[in-house]
Amino acid sequence: MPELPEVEVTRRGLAPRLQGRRLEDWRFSTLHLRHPYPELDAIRGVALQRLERRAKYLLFMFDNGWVLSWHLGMSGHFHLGKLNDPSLRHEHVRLNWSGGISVRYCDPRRFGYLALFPPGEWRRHPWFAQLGPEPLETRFSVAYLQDRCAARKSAIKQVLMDARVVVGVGNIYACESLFRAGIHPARAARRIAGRRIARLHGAIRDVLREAIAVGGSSIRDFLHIDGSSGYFAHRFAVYGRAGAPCHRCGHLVRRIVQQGRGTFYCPACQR
DNA sequence: AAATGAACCTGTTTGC
DNA sequence: TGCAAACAGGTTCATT
Repeated sequence: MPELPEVEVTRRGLAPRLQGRRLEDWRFSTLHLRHPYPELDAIRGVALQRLERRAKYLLFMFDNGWVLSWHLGMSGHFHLGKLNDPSLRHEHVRLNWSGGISVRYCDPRRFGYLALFPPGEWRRHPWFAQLGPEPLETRFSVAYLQDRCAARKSAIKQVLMDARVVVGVGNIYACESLFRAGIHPARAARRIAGRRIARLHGAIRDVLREAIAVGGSSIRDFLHIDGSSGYFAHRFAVYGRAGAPCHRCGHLVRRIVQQGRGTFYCPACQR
């Protein structure tokens, strides 16, 4: 489910517990995820050097250069536990690490997927080769976003959710960013003034940073790596609030469908 | 090229 | 109350 903040919070939670530990063993469920389970023999007994993130993918970087990429799909989440803890509901992968630590991957909808890449190869895979800049890095600049928007006549929300433009912005944070910037989600990207794109750029970064800061907001499926709920008191301004009054102006938040996804916005604040 | 719809899954919420 | 439809954070593929 996770959008960038939830994946980043997962990374920050797992990294200090796993870095330096060796992957000793693993178990896969009999049910497949989105793609077949990879062969992991190349990293058996190898220590985890770093846990990184690119877009909504977690990247387990091992000492021998091999990289395990992991996408959480719509409903994936990790639990940390001990070696012989009983299986959790919808547990599909278990990784056992040196020191008796066990990482369980649970995913009711099974849209998640993992893959193992030899040294240097992950960036060339189609999943990664076309990805745009990270929204919180400097390559994602105001000028860059203005440039990409000027070239697109499609709705701005669609452009924000296009991973070739910028990664990590999913349905929730696209809606929230557009609300903060006062931009109607269906407005043609190329018909938004440069000043307003600049405001949107700031809104995207602020919304994502705040969500990371509160621990990754999420609707219902995301769980913290220690098993406690990741559903924070973080309140969305518009997402999921159709029919409720806008906190800013009191008009009723509206829901429309774009590209088959629900879009929430305030018809008075967003133009 | 770009816009739509369907597909992959299960669980929860909504509406009759 | 029960049941069925709608809906859910993502990505990819096929069809207009």
